[in-house]
Amino acid sequence: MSSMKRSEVLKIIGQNIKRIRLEKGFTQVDLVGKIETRIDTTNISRIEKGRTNATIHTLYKISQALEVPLSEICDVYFSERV
Amino acid sequence: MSSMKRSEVLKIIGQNIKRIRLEKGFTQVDLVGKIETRIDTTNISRIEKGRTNATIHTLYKISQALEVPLSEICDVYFSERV
DNA sequence: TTCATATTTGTCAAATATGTCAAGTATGAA
DNA sequence: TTCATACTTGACATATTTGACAAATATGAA
Repeated sequence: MSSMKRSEVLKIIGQNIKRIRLEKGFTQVDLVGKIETRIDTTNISRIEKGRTNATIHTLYKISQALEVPLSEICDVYFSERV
Repeated sequence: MSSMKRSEVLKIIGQNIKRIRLEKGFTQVDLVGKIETRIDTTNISRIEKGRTNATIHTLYKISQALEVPLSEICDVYFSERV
């Protein structure tokens, strides 16, 4: 199990979120609307682009809006073994 | 899929880390020694106790030291359905 | 008890995540 | 083309994580 750089981890997390979001047919605005506590498209965009090292609670809120387990967003296991 | 409070999410993440760490027979000091980039027992303790909302990269580093997938640490799915 | 090890907690400074707003870019429809 | 929608990016202020260190608190062994 080799370690990835921070930027690689963030990029994969972001790709996971964007992929799931598009699969479900949601826009970023849709997500914001589904999340109880505050979050906005600026932050979602930054996370999807891997520009920010999100906190686990922010990712949890996104996972709730996407209706998937948090662990699915955090799946970087196989990617890191490539 | 009901939402959990921030404090609940953090608590479960912390419990996951501590449980895996003890299962593997590691001390917090062991973890620090296994992580390439800097981290210390102060932060690990705070995360295990659910006192801090860790960033995903910090959790990734911990998962590497624990030799488990990041998604295993982030497994709050079943917990939240209780 | 003493001693060693492990963990927790407090404080501090530095770095950075987040929310907000504005502006810019991209895409497609009419 | 214009227009609407969606996304990105920059700047800023605020809040919080993180790393560092010290001190306090377990915990168990001898």
